[in-house]
Amino acid sequence: MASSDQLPKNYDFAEVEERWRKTWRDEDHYFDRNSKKPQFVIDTPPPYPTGNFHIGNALNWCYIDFFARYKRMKGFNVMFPQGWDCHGLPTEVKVEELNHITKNDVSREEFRKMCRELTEKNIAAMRITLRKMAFSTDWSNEYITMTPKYYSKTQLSFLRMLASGYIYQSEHPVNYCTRCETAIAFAEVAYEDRETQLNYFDFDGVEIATTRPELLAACVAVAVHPNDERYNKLKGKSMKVPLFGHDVPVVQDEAVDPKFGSGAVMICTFGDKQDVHWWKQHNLTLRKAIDRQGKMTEIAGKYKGLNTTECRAAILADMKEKKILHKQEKLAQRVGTCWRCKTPIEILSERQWFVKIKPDEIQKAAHQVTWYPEHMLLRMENWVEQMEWDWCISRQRIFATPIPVWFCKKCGEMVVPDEKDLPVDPTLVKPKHPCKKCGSTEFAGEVDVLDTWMDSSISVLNVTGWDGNGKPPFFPAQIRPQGHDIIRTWAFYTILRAVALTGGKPWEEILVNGMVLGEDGFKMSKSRGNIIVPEEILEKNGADALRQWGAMGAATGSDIMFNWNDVVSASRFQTKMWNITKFALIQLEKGGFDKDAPVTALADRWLLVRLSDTVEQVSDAMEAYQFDVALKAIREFAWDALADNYIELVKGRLYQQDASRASACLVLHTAFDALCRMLAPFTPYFAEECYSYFNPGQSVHKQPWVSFTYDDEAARVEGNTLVQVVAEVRKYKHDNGLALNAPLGRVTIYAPHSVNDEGDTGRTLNADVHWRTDAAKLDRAITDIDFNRSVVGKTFRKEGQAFMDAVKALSPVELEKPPKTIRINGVETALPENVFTPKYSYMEEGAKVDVLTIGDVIVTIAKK
RNA sequence: GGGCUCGUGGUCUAGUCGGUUAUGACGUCGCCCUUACACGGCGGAGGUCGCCGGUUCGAAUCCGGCCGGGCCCA
Repeated sequence: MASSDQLPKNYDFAEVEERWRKTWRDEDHYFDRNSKKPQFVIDTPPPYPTGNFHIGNALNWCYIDFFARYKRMKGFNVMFPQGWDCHGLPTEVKVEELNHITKNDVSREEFRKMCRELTEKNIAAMRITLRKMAFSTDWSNEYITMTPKYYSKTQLSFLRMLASGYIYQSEHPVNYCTRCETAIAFAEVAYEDRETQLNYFDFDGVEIATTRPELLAACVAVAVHPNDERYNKLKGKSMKVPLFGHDVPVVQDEAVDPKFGSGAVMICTFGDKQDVHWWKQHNLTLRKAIDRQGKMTEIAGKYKGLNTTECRAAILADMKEKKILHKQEKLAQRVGTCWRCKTPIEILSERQWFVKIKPDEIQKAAHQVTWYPEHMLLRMENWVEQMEWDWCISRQRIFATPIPVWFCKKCGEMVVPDEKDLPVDPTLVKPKHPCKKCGSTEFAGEVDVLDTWMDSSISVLNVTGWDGNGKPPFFPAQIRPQGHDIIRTWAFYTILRAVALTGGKPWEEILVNGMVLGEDGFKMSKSRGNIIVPEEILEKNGADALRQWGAMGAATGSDIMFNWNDVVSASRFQTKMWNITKFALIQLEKGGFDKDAPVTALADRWLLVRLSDTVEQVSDAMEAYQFDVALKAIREFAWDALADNYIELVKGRLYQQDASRASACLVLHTAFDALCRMLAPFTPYFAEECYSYFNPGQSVHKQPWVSFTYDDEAARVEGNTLVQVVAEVRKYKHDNGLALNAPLGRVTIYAPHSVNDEGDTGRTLNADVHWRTDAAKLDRAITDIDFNRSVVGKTFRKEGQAFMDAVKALSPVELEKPPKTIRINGVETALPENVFTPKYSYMEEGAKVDVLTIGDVIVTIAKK
């Protein structure tokens, strides 16, 4: 044990946190592949290396670290890996911005190198924040998706799914961002409300309303509702497209809304998802009017080369001139945009790569996973249910995992590399063998690259040791922690890939965390100026306070509003615990403690009961990932039970030297030790610091989780009485204008049980206290009656009020000794036991005393 | 438009398979520097538990409707 004068007066989180950060060793958190302990593998989210670890990440990582540390203390072999999901457009854009170039100004390889360098720099910055936050990361299991080691696995997974038929290429309409010049998946489409114009114009004698006149060149049919009698004459006919002159068929489809516009719509390839639907349904031709850059194509005739906005204006102008534009009205619409750059997406038909979506398979695996909170499973179900298209995984970008495929220039045969040669970039190297079909050695490497979700959706396979052959050794992982914003992407794709590649669910449990909102209750955003960065909190209050906010801010799974109050109260709790530490150390260093000392005094037994309850509550809450419940129980025990009640009761006893002191010392140490251990997952620096003073050279993080139990029902009941008596007498002093330490005269406590308080009550109240079990010799008068309404209600139902009136009508003697039956509304009825308690006022003969009643305990106070 | 979720003192929050006086934090007011702590202690004020209706002896809690916020999806 350290000496109390080594403890600084104030807890200096900055000094303490930095000191322990330097002391702790990474190896302590390494997953042991040869361990016999049960495994607990976490499929940590790999953040995008923006350079800033934001507060939403911080919350999620707090949760992860709470249970990672807890599970280690519970004896699990924990893997808490750290991944980095590097590829993708944001980095490409940043590189272009920082270097004042566009991706076409340098070679693909040069551009990739710039992206890699920026990413490395960003990762380095974010690692520092992770360390400051005291996350018990397993750095031996760090993975970086842009490294050959990782993306060769991505490529291997591609080849495996290609071989098993999950992956195919085809020409199919896809969501396309013409600014980013790449296809994107539905999960990357964000919808925005915009106002547009609905244009009514004459279409070969029929009025048609459209929001996208620029697609006239791509018109392939006119659709009407089959029951729409207005258009009976058109059935089976074809019509001439205005301005362009090509003929298109008239088709009938139930999905046409006769009330919208004129009830006749033009089908273009493609204005929206509905067009794709109709196009397939009615087997229509394909007219590509927009190219990858968003410019009008050849078939747009004189409009060729214009962008869509220019084309729209030109066509509307021409329609006006030809007097075929009838009217224009405003229309609110929801338009799909690129999640990254907010450019409205186009639907283009392109040769792309797809992953087959098999909804039943995914639903089945999703249901085998335990979801916290449960209702988040619904989001997955809903998303899977409405999937219509397969997952488009090819992207026309640069900084991403290459698609490891070549095509024979002579016969078009697809050639894939040997698995042992992975990773490959087919744009840089050639296949090692000639074409099997035609023997040619001329190949074109696939220039498309993979969606970054193809990288991150195998995170769990990567950490569990997947090598391409069935189930990995540590698969499935025990838990996936993630936000609800990426259920439809990361969770969905991961389940899909795990099932496709291993046949099984990826994890046993999924813990979904909420989003962090700003102090104003809105999503944090630059424009609102409500962004809080973790560094700011680390600077002002330290990592432990930030972590406590993460635990206490809201129930696990619900959105959490950032709140400085919670951070402040977290710091205060640390101050309180610091002083408890100091007090305990001062007391225990006087003579140590005897672990076999008999625990005798009521207060001591009571605290151990409270501790036992707390340990049970906290353990249960940790098992259920209810960190708010757990930390709240810890704080309540420390602050309320230990500091405000127990220590106040026993400090007098601790100041003196007699036999009963040993009991208090043992209890103080037991409680303190348990508190350190229970706090260890939440406030690792603080818990370590406090623990170290009592156990120099030992780490609280290497201790087992608390398993303390103490069963003493009498101590619970009598101890609660004791605490209440003290509280009531304090209030009495307060009400009578006395200082809390003001001396009182004789205080007699008439309690139903004999109490051995070792003099604690007297010293605490500064009074001559006597506990007695005999009846107080007081004249008492009944002033009121307390009813146990839960019993009254259950027993008497509608007669409840009548019963209570009947009881009130009883004589004082009957109230003291209740009869067996009572007359209610003229009916003699059984009187249940303990259904009411008389409230008394007491007068003591002769002596002037004040009387307090606390339940069945009577306290008489003689003023000094 | 559909699905999910939430609405509790000034602010944030617990409780939500019905039951005596609705939890805690921050703020606020009063008293107290008692040998761990004034970054503290003790005490107080402050709530029609979003609104309306229903079920029940009894509703923050269950049911229905409405209003409002958030998220996801059309």
